[in-house]
Amino acid sequence: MPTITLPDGSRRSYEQPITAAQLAADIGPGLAKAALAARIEGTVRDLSSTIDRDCAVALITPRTRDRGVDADALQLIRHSCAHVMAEAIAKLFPHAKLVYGPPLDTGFYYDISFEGGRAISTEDFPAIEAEMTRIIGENRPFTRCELSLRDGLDKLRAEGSKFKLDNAERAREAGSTTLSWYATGVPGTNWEDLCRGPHVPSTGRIGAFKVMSLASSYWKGDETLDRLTRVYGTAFATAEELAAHLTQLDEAKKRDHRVLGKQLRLFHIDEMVGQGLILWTPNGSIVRQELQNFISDELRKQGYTQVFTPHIGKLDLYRTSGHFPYYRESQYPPVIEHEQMAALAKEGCSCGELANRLEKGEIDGYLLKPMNCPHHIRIFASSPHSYRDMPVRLSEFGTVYRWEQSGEIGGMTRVRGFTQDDAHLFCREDQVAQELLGCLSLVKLIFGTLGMNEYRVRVGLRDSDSAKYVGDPKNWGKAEDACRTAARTLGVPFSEEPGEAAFYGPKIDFVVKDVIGRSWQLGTVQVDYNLPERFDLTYVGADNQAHRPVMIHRAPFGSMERFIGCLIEHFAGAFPVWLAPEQVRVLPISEKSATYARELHSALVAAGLRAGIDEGNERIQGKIKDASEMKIPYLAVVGPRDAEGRKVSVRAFGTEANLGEIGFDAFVEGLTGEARSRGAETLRSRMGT
RNA sequence: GCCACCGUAGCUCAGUGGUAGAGCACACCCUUGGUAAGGGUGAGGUCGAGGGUUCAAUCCCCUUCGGUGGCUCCA
Repeated sequence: MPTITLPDGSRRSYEQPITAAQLAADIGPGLAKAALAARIEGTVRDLSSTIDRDCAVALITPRTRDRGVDADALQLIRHSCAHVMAEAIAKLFPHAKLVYGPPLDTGFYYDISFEGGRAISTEDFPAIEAEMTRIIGENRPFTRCELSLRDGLDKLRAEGSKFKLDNAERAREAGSTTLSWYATGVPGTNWEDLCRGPHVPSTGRIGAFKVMSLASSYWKGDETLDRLTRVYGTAFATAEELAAHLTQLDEAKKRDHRVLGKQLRLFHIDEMVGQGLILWTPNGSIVRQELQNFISDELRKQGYTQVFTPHIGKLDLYRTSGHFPYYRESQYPPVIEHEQMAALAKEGCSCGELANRLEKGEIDGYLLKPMNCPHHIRIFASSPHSYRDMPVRLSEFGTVYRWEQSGEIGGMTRVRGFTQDDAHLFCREDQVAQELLGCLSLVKLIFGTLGMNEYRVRVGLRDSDSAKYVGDPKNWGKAEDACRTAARTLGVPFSEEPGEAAFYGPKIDFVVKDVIGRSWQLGTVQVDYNLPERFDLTYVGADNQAHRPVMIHRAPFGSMERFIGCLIEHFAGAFPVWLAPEQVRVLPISEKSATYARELHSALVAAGLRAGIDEGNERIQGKIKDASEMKIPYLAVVGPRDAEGRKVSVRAFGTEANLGEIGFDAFVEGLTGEARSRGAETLRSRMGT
């Protein structure tokens, strides 16, 4: 005799157990029609679930009561659509073995093995979609059936799918006592799939869908196991929402830093130069230089000193630091001197032998530096330090090289050579907390100045099971505590993630998403008790004894490449004045105003602004269009009227109309102020708009 | 590294087993026009590279380099 509490607080009592579908019908026909599933005591269940005891129930419909999209409903639709897609593929590819098909934030996928038969290709999508449309059109019910664990496993063994059997085994390990199947239609007659559910009541309730793309994956994410084909799709409650989603993807593409990088000529990647090696073109170099100037100003204020170090160092340096050979896989191979090379060739030294002898230290060579810290450590070690000099803060825009897997490289966000806005702080143990705060405030200042507020903070800790970390567990404990404490002072939520630490110490990372939803680590602050020990670094304490400093590694941008890649997307290429490669362009209405236009242009350049002038013979509309395509923040339109009044007609990027007129000198001053203040004072505020 | 797809003019992209086309950009000419494209003419390509099949390959096959989406990895 269940009494059911609904989300509005009202209660309904029933004499008999009741299904969620019946409950919906009892509340109203509209709800019965719209309901996809029920949230029973917070758990999403099929509409066919029976309610036999007192509980709280909310019926799930595509729309929430405030007409927003219900996230659970979307998951149900997508998960159900994954089944429909799998059924369609299974029909068209009888040899396909289904593995696993979960919903995602933006859609769903199904991992499928096509081993021993024709592989799927994007050309098959129309046929798959047609079959899916047919299945959905038949509006067959999703029918759940349950078997005991034993019967279920027997059934799977009989079917002979090792993948599904493995899924079931894992369900057992997770404590399930039964296994469930969902048939699209009549069990035993229609297609069915091992699945925990829940699902929408019938295939017709999947509103609009699209098969999106193909990718490969590994069974259980393990590259030593079977390679699977992952088919991605997406589904929404309505065709309008699907269309909006696809439009949004198109829009995102236009903001993609790789697209804008070409359009705005910010950087170039050249296959003749090499994969993952960024060539900074003049426009991009301006953005980078401005950002470097910005951070350099801050570093001076915070008592950093600047150093320069070479791009390579001897292998012994990296043997001591631990970079070589433990991270050999992610480094460019060592560089060997001429004579050594000649001697080795004469001996007929094999590749394997060479690697061995490099590792053992029998042959020396140089490494393209994968990190800047060893060089900075040697600078610190090059002179004695008193506790009074600490902390020593060495900063460098240091370029490092890493051998990233070819399939991972792309755009500016994952590259093989990149410049870190790096610094290493050598401090006394009692200074660690204070220094960490300084580093974090620097990161916050940068993100704040650029208006990048959508980031998450990750405290990367050691995974105690992994052998990749160097150093004493006691030191790790201290360093991890220091990171946690510092992260708490940030005033933003953070997550602790074991296994995300650097090999020498824990870290606090700032992570942002790109336009296609991938996460990238930008700024990072890392505490390190290990490298000072490996290099036997010391300073003289008040007690006249040698003490071990603690190191902090920090890079508030992370790398210039990745940061600017993300920054391009953040601004959609429309940089604020202080960063814009071309800050203002003077557009004379016609040749009649050329002299005045040139005078204005000269004045802007003399004021230190990056100003252009368009003296082409196009009409003003065309000049505005060209300048808008380059996303230039300000346009100075000057014609006879302006020349006469010694004024400038101003147009800002992204505005429909012009901002009005302003005097010649006020315009130059206003722009200079906006650039110099990095956006704190704007020309627009000066013009009163 | 793995799987799928892609690679044609500076850019965005059509196209075909018989050695190529558009728009934009570029150059020149006309036009001197007040807030997102005035008109004309012209130049520009070893169809990513190498090999194979074929009388003939940009197109089909293989290899390779590069890109994209994922997987795996990421100090």
